[in-house]
Amino acid sequence: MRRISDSTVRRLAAYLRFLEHAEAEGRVTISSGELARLGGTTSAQVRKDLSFFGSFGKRGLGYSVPALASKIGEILGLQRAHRVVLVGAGNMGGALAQYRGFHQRGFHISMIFDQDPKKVGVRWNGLQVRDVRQLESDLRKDPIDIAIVATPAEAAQQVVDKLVQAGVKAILNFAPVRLSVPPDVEVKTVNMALELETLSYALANR
Amino acid sequence: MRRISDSTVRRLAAYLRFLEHAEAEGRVTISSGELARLGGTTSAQVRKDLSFFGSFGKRGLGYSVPALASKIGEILGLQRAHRVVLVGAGNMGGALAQYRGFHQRGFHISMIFDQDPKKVGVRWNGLQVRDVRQLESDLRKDPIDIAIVATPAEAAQQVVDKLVQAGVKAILNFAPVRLSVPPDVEVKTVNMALELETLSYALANR
DNA sequence: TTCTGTGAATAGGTTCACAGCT
DNA sequence: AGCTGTGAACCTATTCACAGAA
Repeated sequence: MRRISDSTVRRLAAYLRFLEHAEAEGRVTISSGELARLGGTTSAQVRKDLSFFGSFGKRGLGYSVPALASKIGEILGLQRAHRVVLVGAGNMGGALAQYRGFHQRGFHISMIFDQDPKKVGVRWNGLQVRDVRQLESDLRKDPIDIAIVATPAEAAQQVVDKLVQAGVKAILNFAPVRLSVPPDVEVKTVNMALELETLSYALANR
Repeated sequence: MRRISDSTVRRLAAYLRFLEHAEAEGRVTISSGELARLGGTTSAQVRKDLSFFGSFGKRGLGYSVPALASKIGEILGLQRAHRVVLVGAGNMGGALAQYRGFHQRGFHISMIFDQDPKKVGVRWNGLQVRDVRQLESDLRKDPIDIAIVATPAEAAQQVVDKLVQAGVKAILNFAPVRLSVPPDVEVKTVNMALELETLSYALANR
């Protein structure tokens, strides 16, 4: 299969949300134009995005809402739940552990690690915070799919090295640093201060 | 000035971080090649990014670290601090209010609003949580530069409408919804579940 | 007639490659 | 010799436009 761009994948995830809303409302079909309107794109973009994976619509009619939802879920690998490990039980880690959106979307946080002895052992959201020194061995016993890194910047790279050692192939990083990983490991970094800086740029250049 | 792409702006913000590190270490000059290595790009990319704004280097030598840092700070509008309002005092709001990275970078959260009467009045990080019904009038009395929206999805659009009414031109949104705003208002949405979904896609298609 | 699927055209961002300072 | 600044080439994503199925 041809290499799919990140923007296409993100839009697919967005379409899936709209399809789920439509499905909840009992809608049976939806057109590329309507998906486009909901997602802030164009109908051609929607059709092109889908066309990379097959042809799922009916000309003159549009797409079957449940069929397309299930197809996109399959493309994104969301038919099954994902086991997630959270590293870093600070403020951000806490917020992420509680965050409903993850669970709703099938991302289940099933272990939490921290380095701070004062935090280790504490029950958090039904989960006991573990010592980060056990990270590798615990993950080997009980593999997970995705890791979320919410440590301070200084600790992030060494945590990531351990995660990679333990075989983790997908990492969502909230620490404000560029992480180096082998090419078969996928990292997404969410850098919140950097987002504010792009807003500052927009304000300064109007 | 030519329209600058979002990717260029984000890279500039990244270069600025590296320059600050270099400056702290007493480095005097730096080459595009080194900035590229630190930022995971190419030297041509670095030079091209900078070239949109002028020519700041010396051929054969590289860039003056402090001069380039200050120039990029100016481009991004970071010479002055920014006043930030946070709307939504839930888990995520709490984490954001405490987040060091914002303050370090000159983004000062100076008001917090929530809708929940149980939260209103509570002191949070030295700030009293205000009633969201006062949002518009408080912002008119005391304008801010940037708003951070950390409410549930259902509340986000109406909060944003109030912010827009109150004259806010830049919004960082953590609610998992597409927001509609007038064209002169800049919105950046951080959708964390969506980031996990792109990781799920990567795992499913290896 | 309506709306999809898709090649072709366009736009935009990245990389190349080299002339020109220092 | 070393490294910048930049037009040109390249590549990738988006938009156009239309043939074809319902």
